[in-house]
Order: sequence, then structure tokens, then C-alpha cells
Amino acid sequence: MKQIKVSNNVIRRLPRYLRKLDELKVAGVDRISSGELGHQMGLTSSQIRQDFSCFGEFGQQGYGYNVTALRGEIASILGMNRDFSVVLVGVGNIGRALIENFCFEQYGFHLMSAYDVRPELIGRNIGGIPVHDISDLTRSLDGTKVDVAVLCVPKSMAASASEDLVRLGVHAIWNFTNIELNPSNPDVIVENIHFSDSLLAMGYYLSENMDIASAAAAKLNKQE
Amino acid sequence: MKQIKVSNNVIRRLPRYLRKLDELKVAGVDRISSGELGHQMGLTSSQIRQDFSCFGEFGQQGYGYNVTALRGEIASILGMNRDFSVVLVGVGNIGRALIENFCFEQYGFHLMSAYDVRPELIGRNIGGIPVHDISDLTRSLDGTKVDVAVLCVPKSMAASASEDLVRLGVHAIWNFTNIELNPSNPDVIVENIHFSDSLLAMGYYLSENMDIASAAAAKLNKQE
DNA sequence: GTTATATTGTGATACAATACACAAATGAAT
DNA sequence: ATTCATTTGTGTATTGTATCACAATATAAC
Repeated sequence: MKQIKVSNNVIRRLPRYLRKLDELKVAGVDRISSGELGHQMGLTSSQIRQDFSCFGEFGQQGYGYNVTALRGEIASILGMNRDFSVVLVGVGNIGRALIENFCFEQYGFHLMSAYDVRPELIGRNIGGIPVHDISDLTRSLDGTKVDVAVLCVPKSMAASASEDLVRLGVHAIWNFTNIELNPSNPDVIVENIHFSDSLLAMGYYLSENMDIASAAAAKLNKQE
Repeated sequence: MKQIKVSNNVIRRLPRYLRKLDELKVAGVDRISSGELGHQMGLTSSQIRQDFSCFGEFGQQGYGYNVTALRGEIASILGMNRDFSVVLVGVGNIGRALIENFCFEQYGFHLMSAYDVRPELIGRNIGGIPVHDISDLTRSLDGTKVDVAVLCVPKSMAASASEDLVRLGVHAIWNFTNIELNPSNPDVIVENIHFSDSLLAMGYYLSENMDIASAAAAKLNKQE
């Protein structure tokens, strides 16, 4: 094991390993080699072994990896057994979708409460989660520490809401707004879900494909 | 200009440049140097110049980049002027949130129609978009080509819905389901939004921070 | 017009990530 | 028990990415 400093690339692959291992478990597979795992995931076996070796020795020579054990190791590396506390700010369409559909518990996160400015939402209960007045953020928590804030407010309120949360002492912000947050406290972790960035990157690949296709068509025309 | 093969890293930065340039435009900035842009985005000036140089020469020595012109170049590279046609499959919470809140038009995509299996949704009109029966997918389109499908169905239906879309001839799938799609046609572009992967990566960084904090606390205790 | 200052585009260089290759170790077969 | 077939973990080579450094060229000042 090295454990000097694990690169972002490795970290971003860990959740994918987790998903694959869960899938294998469901399929009744109880052991797998790096070769087979790589084949199924479109990675090389050596990359997989290198990735895991950042954190320990989880395999056995001549045998491979025990699916359940490896799954447990990765879950632990990702902090899934830490029970992080979560609040959600901004109960619009996307906020509500997360409250009602996203299974925070499954990933070791515990959604405690939601916040909004709209009077018609405050006091209600959505998907089992109480919605409070956002200006009551500090008071309503009554000293309970908050690890993570999910930020789903409109773009125009994002910066100020983010600062409120930083002042409250959250350790991380899961940012669904379409701006780049720059928290005054640089220790606060910001994890972005930028729909538009994803769509635009897809637009690039689409354009590229179409250019290739049209170039091929032009070439074909010329040959005739 | 090189234009051999642009790396994914560069492509994933392009939407961020676009957002920053839009922001600068709103702020009334009409020219910017790579140094200043890098400073504001947390990148080095040389990386920015290298990135842009993949696609052409957009700057001027001694002057910098014209914000509007550069914005236009990047928009064009990302295919924002191509008017890709889009259908959305699965009008659950997340699908509805996208229909009602996500501005496809702004990014050069045109959402035409939505599909679901639930009879209570079929025939309705949500956010100006008609919801059809998913089994009518081919017929209802009546030969109109579809570039992109947004996939928001439940996990259990994801694989089969994906194959239906591939058979229909879509060029890309914007995948909001929590599985890895493996389209039978390898030319189909898959762009994933995996909420859980993002949250779990954040969990890793959180754990890391807390380990550092508790290690520091332990050290402090020992010193006393 | 000439000079000083700013800033790009790019070749060279340093650094990071991935793939290769093999010794060490295990399980299965005889 | 011994051999053979696997498969890991890791040192090394290769490839890919980011930074450095500077010639080339523009603007701005006088």
C-alpha cells in the first residue's frame, strides 16, 4: 500500500466500483478477478489493481477479490458508515425530487430537514421531511451539527444562501445551482452537479460525431 | 492550432469557460487576458491558452481575448447553434423537474415531447410539453429525427428503455438513471448524471477532512 | 514614429496517470 | 506432495496532461 495522496481520478472511480460490486452481489457472484472486473467495466486489470492498492490489499493471489469484502472496503473508504447529517435548502422542483426520490440513507447520509423562503411551503412536511423557514436555519437546528447542505435554490439566491450555510458551519455543499460557489471558508467542500455542463459536453461529442459523419458522406460523394 | 485529438479534460472545461464568459458579459467586461481569467477560475494562464489553442487562435497578443467573440467560439465548439432535437422518457419527479426548470433552448437543444407508461400522465401537457405513451414512441414522432433522449425512468426499466431508444436511432442518451448503460450500438453517446457517484465522492472528501481534523486533535491531546 | 508594456501561441519540460511485466503466492488437479 | 494454472501487488516503462519560458506581435504612451 502506498497511501501518499490519492488522485481525484481514482476517487471518482470508486463509486463506479461500488455500483458494479452491488450488481455482482445481486447476480450471486461472490468472487471476481481484476481481469474480469476490468472487462465488465471497460478498464484494464492493472488500473483496477493500482486503484485498490491505494487503500490496502483487498485481493488474494490466484483467487481474486471477494465481492462482498471488497464492496465493504470501498463503502468504508467512501465514508458510507459515518452517517453524515444533511439539510436541504430550496424545495423547488429539483429539491423536492431529491427529497422524495433520492435515497440518502442508502449512501450513509441522513436528511434531517429542508428549508425554503416560500410561506406556502414552510411548516409543511414533504416526503417525511419537515420544511422550515430558511431564516430559522440556525435556531431550528438547535445546536445539531450539519455535515452537508444540499443547495437547490434559484441561481440568484445561491451565493447568499451558500454563505449562510458556511456561517452555520457545514463541512460540504452539494451544489445543484448553475453557478460556481466560492465559499469564504476554503475548507468547505463543494461538490457540483452542473446539468448544463454535462449537456454541453454531450453537445460537443454529438457535433464531433456529426462532423465525422458528414465528412464521410462528402468523401463518398466525391468518389462517385 | 493543433486539432489532433482534444482530450476529455479540455472538453469538460469548455462549459465552465462558457459560464464564466457569460458572467463576465453580464458584468460588462468586454476583454480579458488569460492571466485574469485563470485567476478568477483557479486555473493557470498557460492552461487556458493551451485549451483554446486546440480549436484556433481566439486571442490577440498584447490585448487578450474579446469576451463576446470568445464566448461565441466556445458556444460553437459545443454545438450550441445546432438545435439538437430532444425527447424525454420518464416523467417522474426528476423528469418533470427537467421539463419545467431546465432551459434546454438556452443550450441549443429543443425538447419536443415526453413519454411515460402511466395512463394518468399520457395525453397530458406538462410545462408546454405533450406526454405520450412510451409504446407509441416511434409512431408519434412520425419520422422526425431525434438527436438526444433524456432517460429518467426507474432503474428497473432503464436497460430496456435505453435499447428502445437506440433502436429508434437516437445519437445520444442523457442518462439520469443509476445504472451504467451499455447500448448495443457503440456509436451512441452516453452522458451520465449519477447523483450517487457525486455524493459518494463528496463523502470521501468529507471523511478525509474529518480524519485530518481528528488526527490533529489527537496530536494536540498528546502534547498536553 | 518610436519605445515600452502587455499578452498570446507554442515548443520544451516537468509532472501525473496509465499500462506493462513479472516475482510471489494461492488454489486446483493429479 | 508436486505441478500447473491463476491472479495479485508493485517496480518500471509509457503515455498523457499541465506548466514553464520565450519569440512574436499587438496596444498604448509619448
